[in-house]
Amino acid sequence: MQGLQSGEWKPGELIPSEIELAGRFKVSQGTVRKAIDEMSAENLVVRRQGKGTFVATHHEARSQFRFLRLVPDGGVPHYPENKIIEVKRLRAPAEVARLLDIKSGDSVVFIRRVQSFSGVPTILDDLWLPGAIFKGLTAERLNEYKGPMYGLFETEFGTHMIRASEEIRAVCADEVASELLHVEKGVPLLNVERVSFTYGDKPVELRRGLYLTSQHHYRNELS
Amino acid sequence: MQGLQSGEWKPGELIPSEIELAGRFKVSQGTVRKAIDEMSAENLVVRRQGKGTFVATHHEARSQFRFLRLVPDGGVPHYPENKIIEVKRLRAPAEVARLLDIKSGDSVVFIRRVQSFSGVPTILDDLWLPGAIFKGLTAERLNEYKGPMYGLFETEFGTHMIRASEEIRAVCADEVASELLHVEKGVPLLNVERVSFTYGDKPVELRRGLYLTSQHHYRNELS
DNA sequence: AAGTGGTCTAGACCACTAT
DNA sequence: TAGTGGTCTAGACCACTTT
Repeated sequence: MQGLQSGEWKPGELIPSEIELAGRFKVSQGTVRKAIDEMSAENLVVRRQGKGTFVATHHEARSQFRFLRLVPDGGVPHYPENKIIEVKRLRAPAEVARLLDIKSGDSVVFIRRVQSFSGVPTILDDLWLPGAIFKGLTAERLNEYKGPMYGLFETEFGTHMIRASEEIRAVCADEVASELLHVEKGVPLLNVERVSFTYGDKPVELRRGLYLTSQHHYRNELS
Repeated sequence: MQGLQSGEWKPGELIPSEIELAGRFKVSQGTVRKAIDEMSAENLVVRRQGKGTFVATHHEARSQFRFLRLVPDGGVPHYPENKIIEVKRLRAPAEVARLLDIKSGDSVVFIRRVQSFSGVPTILDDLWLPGAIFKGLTAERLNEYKGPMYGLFETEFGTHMIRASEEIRAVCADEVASELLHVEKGVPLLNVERVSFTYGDKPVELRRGLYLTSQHHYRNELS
């Protein structure tokens, strides 16, 4: 039943009504409803009463903070400014290839960027993306684009992230981090290694973030 | 509909069947099913086909790792050994009182403990618990008890944790941490501040953990 | 065999959105 | 007013567990 997802309709698109899907698959409306409810719980789809059901997209206010967990101490979450430091092509090292499920030596796009809150550099991200999917990704396009990178990935490269797995450690700022985040070497930072997945649980992004947590924290709800 | 939770039946207990609840509340079985499905999604209740629906408890294998996110690098999660360092009563400082939603100066139980994986001290926890709820909690009872602390809290004090909110930062090991975790002063540690809630979103535990992440990491699934 | 949750049906009525 | 999702009904059959 869920096999129809991811391919048939694009993010943001309206999918057929429950009644129509029920007819198409020869099941009752209740069964369609249950299937859609499950997809909605997984954030694959968004329901709007009176309007219809839409394929989830990263171009929505409610999606903005789904993958950004760093919030200011005692303040309201807001989106950081973005500065691209470097974009280049390289051959995937063994570890990167393993996590992205590609072959060692395959082309990958490497991106380094710094994100700032109210002008204060706070996040240093290194990203590795499979070159085969992200053809033609340049620093210019990344700089032009406003808002979360996942919006660009979705619109320009047809790759919608549906989930991610993170490993968090505490580390000391190295040379690079100290320079880009304007802190002393040795300052403790959150090291967040993320692998993001698109439809079919296919890994399509490896990201290693260094978060400065003197005025922000990583928020997590356990339930 | 969900108002019947938390009070009428104890953790681990079997609740009435869907059909009986449907009769009791004059609704259809489908409506009861939906309500129970929602409670099941919130981990308030566990469904077992052919047996019935049970109030969730921390005395289950599947609950063990719900609130323990630190896992060994490249290994299988397992439960750490527990060593109680200190248990004492004190008057709640303003900040603790605020987070626990009690009055400043009210009695709280303070616990300090170290958790080790395969003999390696890895987690230093400081806990603050409302004295009014955790009467008679002693180091002996904590040391006798095997398994997750939340199991003891549930059985001995009738307090079942249903969710928690964590704030994570990177810090340097201070004097106390370096001594108890057997690391040098200044080593980077994960600082995890947790507030746990019981039924009715009532805060009942404040916990500040320092995690050594040289051989473990905090795992988080974003979805 | 009896009782449980798991899935599904075919229909009803309501709340919301558009035209 | 018509179409959408949101909620509910009353019943069916299945898979699993216990006696």
